[in-house]
Amino acid sequence: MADQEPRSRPGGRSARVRRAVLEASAKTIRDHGFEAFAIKDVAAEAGVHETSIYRRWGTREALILDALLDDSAQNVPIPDTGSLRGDLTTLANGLADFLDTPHGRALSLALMTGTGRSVDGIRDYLGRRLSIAGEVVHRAVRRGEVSPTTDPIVVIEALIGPLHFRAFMFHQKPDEAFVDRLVDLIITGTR
Amino acid sequence: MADQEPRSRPGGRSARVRRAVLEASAKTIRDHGFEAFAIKDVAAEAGVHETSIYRRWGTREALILDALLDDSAQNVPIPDTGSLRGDLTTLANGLADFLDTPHGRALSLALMTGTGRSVDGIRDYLGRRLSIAGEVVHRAVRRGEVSPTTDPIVVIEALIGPLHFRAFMFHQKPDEAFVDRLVDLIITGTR
DNA sequence: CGGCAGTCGCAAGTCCGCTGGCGTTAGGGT
DNA sequence: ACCCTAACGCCAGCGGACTTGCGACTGCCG
Repeated sequence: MADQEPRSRPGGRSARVRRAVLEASAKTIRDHGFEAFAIKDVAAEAGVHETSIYRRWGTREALILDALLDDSAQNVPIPDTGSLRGDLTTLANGLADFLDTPHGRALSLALMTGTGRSVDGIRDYLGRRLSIAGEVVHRAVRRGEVSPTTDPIVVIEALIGPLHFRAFMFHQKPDEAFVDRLVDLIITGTR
Repeated sequence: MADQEPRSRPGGRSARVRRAVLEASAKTIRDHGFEAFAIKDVAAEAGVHETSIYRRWGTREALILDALLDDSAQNVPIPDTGSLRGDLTTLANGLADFLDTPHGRALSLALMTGTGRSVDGIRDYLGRRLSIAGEVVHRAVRRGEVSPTTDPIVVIEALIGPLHFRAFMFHQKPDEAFVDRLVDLIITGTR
């Protein structure tokens, strides 16, 4: 998510501006949260003029999304505890923790409210992450732990969908009891 | 969600203004969508001054939420097909359809992004709807269709969570195949 | 090493969400 | 029928997102 310039100047001023703005954005989100994210602050922090930001990203929303994706491109630790229950529980608790951070909330919210061209990038990004997470189901199938007809994507979505629902609709972190019951339901369901 | 004034003038000018604004809001959302929702348009449509809207509702977001809740307070048909599979499938497809409409999307989005005092109202509203939907699980327990230890809320959230996830993260309506697989997983999981 | 295109800085301006002050009106209680 | 006050109309203004036009700069390419 970092460095694909359209064509002409791969290492020039553009790239420097882009990095400065992206890092200033991430810093701003971390420090002042997500609602208070103002373009002028980011511009000042990055030592770049406001106009340049608008020309490159167009909207506030697009910048936030790009900054968040750029900032969390390379951290999807896939658990391998030896059992599907362990893997799913670890995955779920990790996600619950993530959604409880300002950064996590902001990212998911930006993904959900994203419109326009960014949607394609979103779909790709999420599709990849889901496939990667589906690996734990594939392993369980190989171990003979679950039925071979099990659809990994459905299992993963059945797990993380309700977690998002809780986190956003009720504005509260899903507790461990809920995670356990949910994992129970899913595990039983895959046999 | 319609008519409780704080105290003093239950049927007076206030009530008329409230109704006019709420209906103008609903109309605006239906006609011009949700992103283009501008207070000044609503004010003009309702024949009311902009300031009055801000004084009563405070923020654009609060008005949207109130208008949507007001507009969909009385339509939660709970299926009773005789089997848990039938009930859950009907429920899921109904929700998928709802989330595919501008109104449905807007409502869920408003619920998720809602902040401040409105959150309490949100929690109540959703809690009620979930309990009501949980009724289909209770019936299944009474029929001996599923284990008596089944938690209705978890089942309902396991169903509607992934549907929201698909609808918002991938910006696409969950197809029937997905619904069927999801219901399969949940039903198997409750035995 | 000089030209040319792509970006950036800068200034001015629009639009909309939102606020505050002040005078006016309409409804309910007596 | 009268008064009292909550709610409304109106105006003026602030801040931030977003736009546009223009001149200056930077770096790749011949």
